[in-house]
Amino acid sequence: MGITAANTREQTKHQQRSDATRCALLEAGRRIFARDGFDASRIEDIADATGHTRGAFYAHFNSKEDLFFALFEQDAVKLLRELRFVLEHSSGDRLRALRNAYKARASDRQWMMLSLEFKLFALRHPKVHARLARTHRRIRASLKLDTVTLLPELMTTGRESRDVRRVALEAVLNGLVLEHAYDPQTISKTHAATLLGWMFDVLVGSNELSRDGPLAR
Amino acid sequence: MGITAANTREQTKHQQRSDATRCALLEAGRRIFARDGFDASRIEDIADATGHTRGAFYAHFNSKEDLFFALFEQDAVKLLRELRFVLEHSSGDRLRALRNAYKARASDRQWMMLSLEFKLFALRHPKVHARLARTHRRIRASLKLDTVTLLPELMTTGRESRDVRRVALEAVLNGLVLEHAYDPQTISKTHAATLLGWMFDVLVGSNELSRDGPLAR
Amino acid sequence: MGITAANTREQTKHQQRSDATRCALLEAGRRIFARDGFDASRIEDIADATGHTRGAFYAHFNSKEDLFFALFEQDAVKLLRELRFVLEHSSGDRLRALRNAYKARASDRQWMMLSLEFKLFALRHPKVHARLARTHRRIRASLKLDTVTLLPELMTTGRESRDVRRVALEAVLNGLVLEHAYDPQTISKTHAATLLGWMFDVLVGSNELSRDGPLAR
Amino acid sequence: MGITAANTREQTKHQQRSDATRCALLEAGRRIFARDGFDASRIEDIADATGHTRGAFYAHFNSKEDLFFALFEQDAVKLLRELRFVLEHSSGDRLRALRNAYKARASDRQWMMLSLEFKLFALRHPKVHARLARTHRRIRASLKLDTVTLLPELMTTGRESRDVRRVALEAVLNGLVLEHAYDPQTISKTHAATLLGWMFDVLVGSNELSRDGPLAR
DNA sequence: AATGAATGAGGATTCATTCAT
DNA sequence: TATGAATGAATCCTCATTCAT
Repeated sequence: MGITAANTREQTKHQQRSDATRCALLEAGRRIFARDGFDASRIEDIADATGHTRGAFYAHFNSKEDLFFALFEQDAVKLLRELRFVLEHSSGDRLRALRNAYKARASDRQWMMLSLEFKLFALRHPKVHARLARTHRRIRASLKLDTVTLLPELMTTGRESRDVRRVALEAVLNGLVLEHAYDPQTISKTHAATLLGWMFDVLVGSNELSRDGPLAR
Repeated sequence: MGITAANTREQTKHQQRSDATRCALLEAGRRIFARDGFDASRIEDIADATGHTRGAFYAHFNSKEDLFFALFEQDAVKLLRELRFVLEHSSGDRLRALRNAYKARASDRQWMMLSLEFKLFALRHPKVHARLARTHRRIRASLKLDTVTLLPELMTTGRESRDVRRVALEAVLNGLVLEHAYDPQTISKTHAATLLGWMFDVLVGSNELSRDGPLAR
Repeated sequence: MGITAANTREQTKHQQRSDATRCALLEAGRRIFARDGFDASRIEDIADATGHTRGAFYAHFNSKEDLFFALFEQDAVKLLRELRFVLEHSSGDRLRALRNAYKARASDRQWMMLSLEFKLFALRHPKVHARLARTHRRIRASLKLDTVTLLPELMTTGRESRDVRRVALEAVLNGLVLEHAYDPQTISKTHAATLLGWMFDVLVGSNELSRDGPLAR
Repeated sequence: MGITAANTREQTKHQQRSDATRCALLEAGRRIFARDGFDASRIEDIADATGHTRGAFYAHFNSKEDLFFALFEQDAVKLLRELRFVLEHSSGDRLRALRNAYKARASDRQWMMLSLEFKLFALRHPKVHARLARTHRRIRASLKLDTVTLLPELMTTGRESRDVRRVALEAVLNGLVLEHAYDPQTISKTHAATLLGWMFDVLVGSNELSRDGPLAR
């Protein structure tokens, strides 16, 4: 028993150190990937950023891609978890809470750069594409993220329309945040947030994907 | 003189052949860069696509970046020229012509991927950033692309607001086209075009960048 | 005293467990080295095969080479012990017993692959060469393996000739077993055994290393 | 036409340089592979031995394996060509010519080490095994190396028996040359040659693969 | 202008070995 | 004795670029 306890404690210490390293690598990977892009990111930079060597990296991840995918999953989980939280814990006007959460995302440039890298990578590696899509679906399912339950006020339109709007919001967010990063003088953070608010209204507020568009009403 | 004439003719032939090669390289470069991204693109692939060897590439361009920048300039010129053309030659409703031209751009995935690469590259190479911006400005100036002249109907708002809207349109276009490329099942080409129409209306039609947004009117 | 006894018993248990681990590592090492060759063998594979980690390996051996040498010694001892046993316990025709033992060795592919690895390693690492040779000599001596005593019927030729024949038998065995492994369709196990019988007759039966060879008689 | 001639000459110069480099790499590869074994051989050593860089290596071969296979083919062709030559050009006793050629091969330690490496590699990489076997068969066929034509005096036994003898000769050669390399003091080059002569007689001279063996006659 | 051989810096990955526990 | 995280040297291979022709 003493041995067991000792072993447990030992393992725990190992485990702790290991987990810390792994997290540090994920964090560093996120930063470096966002900064340099997947291709230009060097394992050594990531390892260095954690104060470890390349060997430590390979003790935790099989390859550069492996870390990349781990980040994808981490981010997808985090985003959806936050979304769920917002929808469940907003007292009162949930649509407004959602709108604010959406606008707030304009601030997370790192997240956007990574998200862009994920899409580009998927686009350029068809096999990976399917895998990432599967991951995404799995996470959505596991979090029971489902408009029916969470946002009955949007149930006036069909599922397809809702999906289009959701994805379009994502797209517009990506575009604007990238543009802000590229040309912050023309598109300030305030501009970006304001514009995102408009887009939200257009995409969530309008009821039909008609040719006439929201302004026609 | 006969000799001179012959030389001239020969040089002209040379020149033509050379120009053809250069154009082919540009064309191939556009395709490969759009397909693989700047980092993953290999000079050899580009040269191969033209039926030449890497040597030919270096006879026309100093480096991979050099070709990249040449493409940037080419694209910028082409885009602005087309824009100018639309504005100058549309009989009747010029705003609608502009709107249609904007929506039409949703079809050019290659262009979008390249444009994305340019932005990412600029973002990650500050020195290049300034250079590209300068190029852009120079071209705008040389084409006298200027709202005052071309679209007086938009002159009701300030320059800043106009610039924001213009760049936001670009951003939204980028975002939606990428999303369509990434997930064509959810965002069809038709969806993308429709959404772009809405965005155009929101961004060009509304008069103020107010917190209330277009729907508040 | 009770404590001492307990310690002793514990140590014994330790010892036993330890010995078991060491043996397991030797056994696994033999298999992996024979399968993959020295260079391509990975400590981790060897450790894994015993159900332990690399750490356990280094608790018992100082290095990959160390295990390799231990195997060499183990094999040399075993081979010579068996040889001695055959010679001492065969009632009647000892030459025929020897011949059969020789032919039987054709079946042990693992042993042959290892033996090949030992030779190659020695050939390529001169310092090791001497060490292995010394080991071999030491074992021969300790086992008092000596033709004078064991096989007086072969004493009609000189020592040198006897050594040549012994080593040549080894060589031919190696060659044929490897060839059987490489191309079992052409050289079946039966073929190999038959051929080894011939070789034995040629090498042990003939009395002189003359230019004329065995067939000249 | 002038241009064509110039091009041809140019290409020839390129070609010549290229061929020289390729040959040098093959030669160096042969030496290094024989000396260090496939696994322990470093591309850099091979390149260095030719006075070129690693890059040059990869301009001529796709990988370490690629060079290895090229050497295999080269050697197989060379050996079989020589064999054919011996059989076709020996005036008088062709069996004796063959016997001498066989004994002579004892001198080529490099060749033997390489041949050993080929077999080991094939043994350890089943996919490669098939490929090498195919190569071998192809070469034999292309050289019309066929006992019926070349050595009618051996036609008294069946094909299977002839194949066994041929391969066994190879095996015994390998074994003895390796043993000589490993322990030249016990097995001198003279010993090796003498023993090979015996083996040749046993394997080529005897008519049946009977249990009794050659000495029984 | 174009070829294609060669360079050489660089980066991913592997793995024997060490060390704290 | 055994674990397993971490090291870091080694090595394969790629590819932008140069250079003789």
